[in-house]
Amino acid sequence: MTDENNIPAKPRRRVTAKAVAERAGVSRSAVSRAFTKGAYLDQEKKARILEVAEELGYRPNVFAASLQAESTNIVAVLTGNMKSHFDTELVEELLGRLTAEGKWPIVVNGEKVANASSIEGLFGFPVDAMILRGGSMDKYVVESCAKLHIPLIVSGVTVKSERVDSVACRNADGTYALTQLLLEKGRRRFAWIDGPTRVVTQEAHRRERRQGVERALAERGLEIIATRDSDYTYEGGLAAAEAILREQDVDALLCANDAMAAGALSYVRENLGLKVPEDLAVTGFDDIDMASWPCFNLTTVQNPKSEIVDHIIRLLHERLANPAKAGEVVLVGADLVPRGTH
Amino acid sequence: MTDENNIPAKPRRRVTAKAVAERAGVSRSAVSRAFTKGAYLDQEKKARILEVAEELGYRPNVFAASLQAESTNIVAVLTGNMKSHFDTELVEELLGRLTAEGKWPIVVNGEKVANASSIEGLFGFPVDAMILRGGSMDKYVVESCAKLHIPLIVSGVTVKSERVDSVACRNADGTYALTQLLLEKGRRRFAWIDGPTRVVTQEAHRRERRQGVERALAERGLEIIATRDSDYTYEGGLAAAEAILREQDVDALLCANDAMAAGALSYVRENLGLKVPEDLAVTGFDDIDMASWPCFNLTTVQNPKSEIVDHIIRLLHERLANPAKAGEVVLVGADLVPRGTH
DNA sequence: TTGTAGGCGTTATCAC
DNA sequence: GTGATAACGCCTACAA
Repeated sequence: MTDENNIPAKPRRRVTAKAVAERAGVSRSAVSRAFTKGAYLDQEKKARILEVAEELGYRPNVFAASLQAESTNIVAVLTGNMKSHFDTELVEELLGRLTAEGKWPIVVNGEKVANASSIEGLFGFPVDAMILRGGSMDKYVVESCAKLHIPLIVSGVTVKSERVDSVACRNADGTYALTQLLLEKGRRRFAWIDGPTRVVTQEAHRRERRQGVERALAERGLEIIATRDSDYTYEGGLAAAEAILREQDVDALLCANDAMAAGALSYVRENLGLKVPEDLAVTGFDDIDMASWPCFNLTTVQNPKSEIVDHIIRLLHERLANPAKAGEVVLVGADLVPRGTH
Repeated sequence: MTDENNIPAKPRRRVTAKAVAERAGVSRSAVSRAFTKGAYLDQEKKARILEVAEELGYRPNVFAASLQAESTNIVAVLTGNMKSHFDTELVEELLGRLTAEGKWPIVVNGEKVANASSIEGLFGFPVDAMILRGGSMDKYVVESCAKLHIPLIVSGVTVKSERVDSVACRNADGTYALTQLLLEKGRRRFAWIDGPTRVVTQEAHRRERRQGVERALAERGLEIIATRDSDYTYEGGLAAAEAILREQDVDALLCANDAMAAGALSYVRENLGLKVPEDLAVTGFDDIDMASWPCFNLTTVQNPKSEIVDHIIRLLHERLANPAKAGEVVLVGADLVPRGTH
């Protein structure tokens, strides 16, 4: 049994510059300079320091260093529930981009965010900015960020606040165009499968998609003849389609997102044996990867993920360069993606 | 134009305890105590301090505080390429759990991780631990963590290293059982759609799945009659299925993961007009959400996501409690999920 | 080129 | 209860 095994079970502290300095027989400043590009330091001494650092396993502690820096390169990312694949895909792309930009994302995810106390701790971090995927907690986060002067960028919903930037897509325009397309194809009996109406903070976003449909229908003197709330999931879409089609005869089933449309499609084809689009049109929203798969080949509206991420990154840079600038609201287009289900 | 607009475009520094102390007419220590549970402090004074803190937007800076703490509650999470939905689902659940456990995950994501320099910076953070989703960079990360005494937990591949914990599923057992099932159903002509063979670090994981098939076949004096490498994506699976079926007559098309199986399924049904499972069996691996959707109803093998995450969290706690303990290798079962495609 | 002496924002310790 | 004071680990003038 060696001494190694008798080390107390306490977390070993990080190796510090002081330890390296002592081992290498130099001053702590010298160690610091060895890791500072362009600092004056004898080449030979530098080499020795780096060698000792490698041997001991030393890296400058960025937390300590950040105390005197004005930026930490850390960005907090608050994801929503991630119930939809679109959110997942968007967050994934966003995280990749942030990494590529040299930012370190701290991700706060899932239902637990709804619990204010958990997110509260996040404000102890000296983050450069926060990026919020619209969903729960919006109001609280917006207010807290304002109070703490933390730059905030929101996506998925638009926020009109002093210095908050936001990016969202023109939901209503998308569903309006979609509905027009269906009307041209002769559809007249429209049903709408909605997102969860209880989530108050997503209210605007949800309502917009529905309103686009209603506006297009109203222009022809029509209206939605059946609606069900659901939860943005495949299973939810399937159940909602069943509920609607049990009671109503419709020829167009519009869904507030793609996952629900996939579920509805599945129900219509496999359980009812109906043909799409011959007997019934089924459409989604977002244009997630899956929508283009041959088995779905879903007619939908594109929620331009990459474009949104681009804007978020751009807004982040601009906001960091000029924290005092006015809040910007970016609306991106929601283009029609006509495929095979309309 | 007010003074507000003339604020220089410099990032406003965080409000400090000193500022609060001055404003409230107390010492810095008092401010610190106001935020320390169970510290001696006059109730009235505390109330005043908290009020001023709220007004000024002050929160104790956890980076500064962490200098004297032995733990930061920050955990680095290195995700792989996230090309497969399974990875996405697993990481999502993991992040949620970490948040719930009071840990703050810094996520390093995507292809950029393959670039060593980007990950290098991560080691400047005084993280409590690193969690690595098997994939690129394994070796480098394992070595660096060992050198820096950073607890490391790997999932997806098993690592036999001094103090590294790892969790993986019994890939070979899963595909072995699956192949047996197919053999019982009378299948004899097996094809295998593999993951990317170029990714050396995933070699073990990939090989295991294939070996399970080979072993079961060998017991009947059979072998795989056709193979294609692909990339774990739907499109990749579709293309590989096409390539294989153009040249070979097979009655069982086994895929290294579910997404590829979905693609293969799509090709077989829609392009060839074959019936599954009557004409041909198609199977996957992982049992992602999608696999159970009626339109796929995929026979597959369960990669027990939640169980894996449970183990990761457990190993994290145990490792933090006892950093010196020996590395643990956890293997979880890969149960058969017989559905409708075999 | 080098070492010493601050200061970054916090908490813990110590006298009062 | 309270306020100085000393760490925590780092970087950077400043003086040598």
